Amino acid sequence: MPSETCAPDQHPCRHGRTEGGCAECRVRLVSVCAALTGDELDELEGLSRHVAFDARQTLFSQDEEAIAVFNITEGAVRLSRLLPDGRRHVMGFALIGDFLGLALPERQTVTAEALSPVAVCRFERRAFLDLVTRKPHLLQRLHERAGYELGLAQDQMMLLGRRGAEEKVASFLLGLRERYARIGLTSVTLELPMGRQDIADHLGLTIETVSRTLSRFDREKVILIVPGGVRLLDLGRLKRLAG
Amino acid sequence: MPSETCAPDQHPCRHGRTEGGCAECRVRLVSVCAALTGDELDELEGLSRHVAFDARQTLFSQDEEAIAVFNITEGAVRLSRLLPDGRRHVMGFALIGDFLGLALPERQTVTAEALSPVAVCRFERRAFLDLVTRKPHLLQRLHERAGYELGLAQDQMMLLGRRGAEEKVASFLLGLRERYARIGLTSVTLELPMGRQDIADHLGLTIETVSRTLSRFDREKVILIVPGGVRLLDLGRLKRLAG
DNA sequence: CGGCACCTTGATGAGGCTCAATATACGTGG
DNA sequence: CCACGTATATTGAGCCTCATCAAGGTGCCG
Repeated sequence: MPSETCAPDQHPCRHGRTEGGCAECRVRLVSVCAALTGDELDELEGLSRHVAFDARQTLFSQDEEAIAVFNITEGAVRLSRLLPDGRRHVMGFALIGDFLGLALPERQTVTAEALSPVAVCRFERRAFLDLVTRKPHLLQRLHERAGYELGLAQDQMMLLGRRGAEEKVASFLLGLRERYARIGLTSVTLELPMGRQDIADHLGLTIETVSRTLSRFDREKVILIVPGGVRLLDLGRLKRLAG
Repeated sequence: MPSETCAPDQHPCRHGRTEGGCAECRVRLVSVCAALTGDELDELEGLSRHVAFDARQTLFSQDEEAIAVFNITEGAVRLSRLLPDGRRHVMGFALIGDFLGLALPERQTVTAEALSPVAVCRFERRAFLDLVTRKPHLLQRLHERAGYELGLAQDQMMLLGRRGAEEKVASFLLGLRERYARIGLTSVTLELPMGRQDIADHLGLTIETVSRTLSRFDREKVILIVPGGVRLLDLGRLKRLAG
C-alpha cells in the first residue's frame, strides 16, 4: 500500500496543500498543468492528492480499470507490457514531470512500477475527466502532449526496427540525458535507475548484449560505468555511435 | 498535383456536397466525425474539400508545415520516416476511415504517400483547429483516437523488439485483416496495396526475409500468394505463428 | 520485343541470442 | 562488522537467425 504522506527528506514535498501547492510545483512548467491559470490551478489542486511509493511498488497494472491519473514529482517509473507468452517489453520510463494516463483510457495499457522512491500527484480519473471536459484548453494541452508521446513512440519504433545494438544503447543513453536536461538535471553522471534487464527489454536486446555493449563503451573510454549509472566521457563519439 | 474532382468510377464519391455529404459518408461511423451531431456535421462539411490522389502521389512530406488534415475515404496511404543517414522506416499504413493529422502537429512527423488511387476529405488545419476549439467533444473524440493510435504504436514496438521474422509477418497479415474487417471488408483474399519493401521497412526486416517468409507460408499452405495480395488459407495456424 | 520495377531464390557470413560460469553488490541476521 | 544468501551484472563459447551479396525470374507498359 502506498503511504499517503510526503516523500522522505531527500525528496522535499512541495505539493502538500500546506506548503504552497500546485502554484509552486517544481514540475508545473514542464507538465500539463502549464495550461492552467491561477484559478484553474487551485481547482486542480483540490482534486490532487499527494502519494508516495516505495521502490518496486506497483502504481497500476496492465488491463486493470484506470481509477486515477498521475503526475510524477519525484523518482522514476517503469512502464511495461506483458505478452500472453510471458515475454515482457518495457515501453518506456517515466521521469519527473511526466504524466501517466495522458490518453485517459478506461483500462491501463501498461503496468507502472516504481524504480526508486516515487512521489506523485494523484487525480481521480473521473474527477479529472470532469475537469478536462470543463476546461477545453487543458484537454488541448493533454492532446498536444499525447502527440509528443506519439512522436517519441515513432522514434522508438525506428530504433527498434532499423538499428544495431551499439546504436540502440548509445541512443538510449543520449535520449535519457536529454530528458534529464529538460528537467534541469545536467550532471555529467547519468543516473540509471533501471536495471540492465529493463534496458534490454526496452531496446529489444538481451541483458547480455546490453552489458557487453556498455562494457565495450567503458573499455573504449566513451563512458565510465559507476554504481547506479554511467558517466558520459565522450559525447561526440557517443553521438556518432548513435548514428 | 492532386485533381480536385471525385475519384474514378470504381471509387464512387459519396462525399461531394451534391451527393449527400458527410451525413451519408461511408466512413462516418468509423471515423472521428462520429462525435458530431447533425448541425455540426454540416459545419464540418463546409470546411471539407474532396480531393483525389493518384497512386504514388505524395499527400505531404515529413518536416514540412502541416497545412491540412485528411480523412481517407478510399485507397491506402504509406506513412514513413527518413533517418538522416537514408534509412527509412514505414510507421504504418492508413486505410479507409483513418485520419491523418490526428495529433494536429504544426509540422508533419511523417511522409504520406498514396499506394493506390486515394480519395480524402481535406480540411484546412487552421479552420479545423478552430472548429475543434469550439467543439470540445470533437477534440475529445480526436484525443480518444490518438490514445488508440498510441496503443497501436505500443503493439508495434513489442512486435519490432521481441519477435522473429515469422511472427512479424504473420502478425502483420492478421493485423491488416482485422483492420479491413473493421471497415466491413471481410473477403478471404487480403489485399496488399504496399510492396514487399514497404512491409520489410515496416517490420524491421529486409525485403528478402519478407519474401522468403511469405514463400514459406505459401509452401506450407498457410496462405496463397496471389497478384496484389494473399489468400489466408489457415487462420488458426497463422495465429499460432503470430504467437 | 525490350526495358524497368518488383519479386524470388540461393550461398555466405556476422551480429546477437542462448547456455553456462563467475563476479559484484546488497540486504539481513548473527 | 562480518558471513551468508539473493539478486543483479559481467564474461565466455557456440550456434542460429537474419542481413548481405548475387543471380535470376515475373509482370507490366511503352
